[in-house]
Parts: sequence; structure tokens; C-alpha cells
Amino acid sequence: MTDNETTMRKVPQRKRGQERVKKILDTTAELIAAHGYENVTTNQIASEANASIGSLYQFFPNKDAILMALSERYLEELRAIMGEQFNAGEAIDFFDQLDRLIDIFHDFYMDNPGFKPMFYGSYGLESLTQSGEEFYTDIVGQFDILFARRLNLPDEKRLLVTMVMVSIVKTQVTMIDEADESLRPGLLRELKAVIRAYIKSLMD
Amino acid sequence: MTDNETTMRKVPQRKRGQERVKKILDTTAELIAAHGYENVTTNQIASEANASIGSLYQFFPNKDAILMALSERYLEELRAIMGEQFNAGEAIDFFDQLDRLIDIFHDFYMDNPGFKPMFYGSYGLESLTQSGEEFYTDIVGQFDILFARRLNLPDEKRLLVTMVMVSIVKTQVTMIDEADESLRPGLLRELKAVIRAYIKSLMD
DNA sequence: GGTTTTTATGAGTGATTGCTCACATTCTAT
DNA sequence: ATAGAATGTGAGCAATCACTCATAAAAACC
Repeated sequence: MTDNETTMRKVPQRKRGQERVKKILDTTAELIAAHGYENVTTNQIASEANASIGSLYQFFPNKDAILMALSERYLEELRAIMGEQFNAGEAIDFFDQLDRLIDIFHDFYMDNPGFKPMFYGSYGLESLTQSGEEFYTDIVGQFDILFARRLNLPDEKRLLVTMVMVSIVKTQVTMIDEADESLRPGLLRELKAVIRAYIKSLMD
Repeated sequence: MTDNETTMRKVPQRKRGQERVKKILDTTAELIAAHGYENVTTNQIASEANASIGSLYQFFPNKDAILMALSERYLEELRAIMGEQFNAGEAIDFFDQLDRLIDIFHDFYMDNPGFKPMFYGSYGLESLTQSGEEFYTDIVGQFDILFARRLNLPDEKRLLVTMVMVSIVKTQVTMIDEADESLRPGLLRELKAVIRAYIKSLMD
């Protein structure tokens, strides 16, 4: 649900309200991508979304709630498309599957500029950090299941491996996005090579 | 030089002034580590450093300048201790050398809590980003020289390898620092294993 | 048409915060 | 001792910004 009841002051009933909320979230994503969360004002969001601040605050209790709603929208979408690839089963080659997952994450990252500042650069936002961590734990869990099937490692070690791998992919995709455009394909290829070499070294 | 003339309104002449500046930087590091840059006020810094705001602004033209001065202090120190290890020459085993460099960076990170928020989570601070990038470029350059001696790769590819490696170490050390204390030794070990596997895969 | 619910409006408020400035104190040198 | 330079002080200014509230329009229902 995009309309999380705990983060919303009022759940929009009519279509007009729902469109308002959607427009506000879209606008917030754009503005955050361009200027960073701390540098975007609620008045700016409202104005850019063709709403009055009063209207904005009818639905959102405070500024942070807007970010949280946006975060949840992103996370659900990403969880859905990654879930498909996780359930690809044993038909596909293991390493190809890893490559595909990296590609999916990378594509999502590039397609949603507002997504980036959601996990990095937002100190002191308890609830947001929490929702990001939930997602992270979820992904680690998915990979752990995958690795349990494909790698022969003691549980404890496997968890470390998974954490490091997920963390590397997450941070490197960010780094690739920030790098010069001409370098991106090469960097993405090397990222895949790193993961491949690492996982292979665990199979000997 | 800690007393960078471009970021300082006035370079402290007397010992008292120099101690003031040092105390302000130390205090800023502590406060930033605890609450994040955006959440720390200049009045708070002054008060915590047993100085008046007026005194603070006698030396620093604005809040950002404090952060920049602090950043430079960190970067010089880190550059110095890493430089030693880079110049260890061919006497030491290549992989051991990489491990040592990772350890050095990790130790520095753990010993200087104010260092972390300096590179992550500070959107919209042009000059700071720039000084961090300079440092990054410098380190990549150092590694590139090292790799040129040890690996047989075309220049273009070697640069990509170096960038990815430095970036991974940088981000993973951050991640390790944020992880639960009991996991840290394991995560650090895996980080080294990743780098080792990756570099080894390039030597075949 | 009348009533109620939902949504819209934006000037204004209160709190925060980076920073100034007029003036005071301390140190150094002659 | 005295001048001059360096450093110290903190009340208060100006600007910003998240958020409120009294009121109005729009839509839904009878």
C-alpha cells in the first residue's frame, strides 16, 4: 500500500485527493534528486506540485512523513521486480542469475533518481533508516536462501558472505551512478566480476 | 596545514588562538559524530568548546568552513599513514600489502568517529565534496601505481579495477563500522577475501 | 435544495539558527 | 607604562522554515 495509515494524517478518499498525494510524492522525488532532502522545503514541494501547503499538510503530518511514504513506494516496487528473479528457480545458471539481479538493481537505480538519497545522506531520521533496514534485511534473507541452495558453507559464514555481497552491490551501484557516464558500463562489468570471483573462491 | 588560509577568516597568531581553533575542530568532530552535521549548531559547537560564538566566527567565516578545515585535517593525517604503506616496496607480499592497507583505513575510521559523516550524508556542500574527491583521486592514483607494478593489465582496464577496488574498501569499511560489533571481525575478513579473490582472478 | 464530508487556500506564527557588531579583555613589544 | 594588535563576548538581528488555522470551495449523498 502506498497509503500507509501510520504515516498519513488522512487517507485520501476521493480521486482528487489520491492524485494530490501521488503528485506530491512524484514532485518530492524530483526535488530530492535535484537538491537533496534537507535543502527542499515543504512550501517548495507544495508549490511545485500545484498544491497549497495547507493541502499538503491535510494528508501528511510532517515533512518526514512525505519521505517515508515515498520510500515505501520505492521499496515495494523494487521488492516486486527482484522477487521475480529470485524465484527463477534452478533452471538458470547461478552466476547469470547474480548478474541479472545486479542489472535489475542498477536499472531501478538509474530509472528512479529520487531513490538514491533515500538511503544515503539522511542522518537522524529514525523511521526512514528503519524502513530501509527492513528492506535490506529482506534482501539479505532472499540471497541467503539462494546461497544455501548453491553454496556449501556453514550458516554463520554464509550470512557474512551474503551481507558483504549485498552491501557491495548496493554501494557500488550508487557509486556507478555518480561516476562519469562513459565509465559506467566498465564499472558495472567489474562489479559483476568482483562478485563472480568472490563467490567462485567460496566454492573451491 | 591545518590552518588553510582560504577557509579561515583569520589565521590564529598567538598560542591561545591556535588552541581555540584546535578545540573547536575537536569539538566539531565529536558533535558531528554524535548528531550529524546538519543537526549541530554553531552556538552548540562554541559552547561545547568553551568559546563564544563571536570567538568562533573570528576564525571561521561560516559553519561550512569549520567542516572543511576538519576534513583537511583528517585527510592529511590519513594520507600520511597510508603513504608509508604504499612505499613499503616490493619486499612485502602483494596480498599482505593490500590487507595492511585495508586494516589501516579501517583502524583510522574506527579511531575517528567524526570522519565518517565527512564523506557521506552531506549533500550540497560543493567545496567539501571537492576536497573528498581530491583525496579519492589521490588514493586511486597510488593504487594505480601499485597495480601497474604487480598486475599485467591494459591501462584502461587497470583504472577501472582500481576505482572499483578503492570504492569497495571505502564503502565496506563504513558498513562494517555501522554493523553490530560482534560481526565486525568477520565482515572485515570477508572484505579482504573479496579483494583477494578479485585481484587473483585478474592474474590468470 | 440542503446537509455533510472531503479537499483547498495561504497569510501568519513560533521556533530555530547562522552570523554580526559594538565593545571588552588579554597579550606583545617598545 | 602605553600603544597597538590579537582575541573574547553575547545580546540580538535577519532570514528561513515547518506547520497551523480560520475559512472557503467542491463533491457526494439525501
